Amino acid sequence: MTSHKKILIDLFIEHHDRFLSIADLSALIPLGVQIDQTTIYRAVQNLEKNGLVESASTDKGHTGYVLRHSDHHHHHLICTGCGQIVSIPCHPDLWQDVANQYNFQETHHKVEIYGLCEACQKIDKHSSP
Amino acid sequence: MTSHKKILIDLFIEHHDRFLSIADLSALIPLGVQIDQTTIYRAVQNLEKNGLVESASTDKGHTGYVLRHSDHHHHHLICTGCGQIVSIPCHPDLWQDVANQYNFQETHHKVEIYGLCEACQKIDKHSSP
DNA sequence: GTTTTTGCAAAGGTTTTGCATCATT
DNA sequence: AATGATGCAAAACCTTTGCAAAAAC
Repeated sequence: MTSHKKILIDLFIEHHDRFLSIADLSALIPLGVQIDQTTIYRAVQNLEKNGLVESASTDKGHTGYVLRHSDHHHHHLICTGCGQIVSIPCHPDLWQDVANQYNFQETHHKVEIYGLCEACQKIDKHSSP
Repeated sequence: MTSHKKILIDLFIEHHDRFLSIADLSALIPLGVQIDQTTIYRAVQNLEKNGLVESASTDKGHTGYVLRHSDHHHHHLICTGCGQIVSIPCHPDLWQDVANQYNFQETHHKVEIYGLCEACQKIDKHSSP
């Protein structure tokens, strides 16, 4: 465990409710500390390999990373207003059933739901004409 | 409609059951014909804009394109063995309900199911010890 | 003849790699 | 000393853009 890696983990903990891109991480590094972009890439790959963070491709195809809080497979609700993400449980049977209907044997799946969280719905209403 | 664009559309029709990347398209262009990579990018963007093809990010985060056969929103079953894709209907209520449980207002979602098609399951069994 | 498409070259952005240096054990 | 982490530079990739030539209408 190096100090740089610790800084990155702290960033993930602090922002455990959003996807952080490499650029995000780079921008969030505290003043006075310099971490090379290459180092961030390597550290994040390392964290992902060790299961501390998980990756997902965001709305526009960019890659984001977020702290893994659970060993259980789950999906994400992503607020397109504020970027907040909420983990939601997965119901594996559902996907297996769907796949079986087409004679497929399901191995894994990707599910992401985008929308507006409660707070952003209100903001949205206020800004509407 | 130009001859180059026609060639690309023909490729999409011929391989309507797989995701084609830009590189795939480039490789599939008939012998004797040369189409610049830039042209492929631009043509595919054009086809997507006009709703003839749709894009999706594959298993490993790469972008693939496939012919759009339906105006209805749907999802994909993707065989990790042979690459075959099968479109499956979407049940929008399901996602809205899930989102509502967390006080989210669903706007859109991404669902992709990976597995083995019937044929590849058999191959898989044969090759197993 | 006007508009659109094409190829080429170049640039932009993101991610990876090689290598020498530095830190940690 | 040995291993792993870091910074720097460069490369590899993928995608986009500018511009002049070619093709389509």
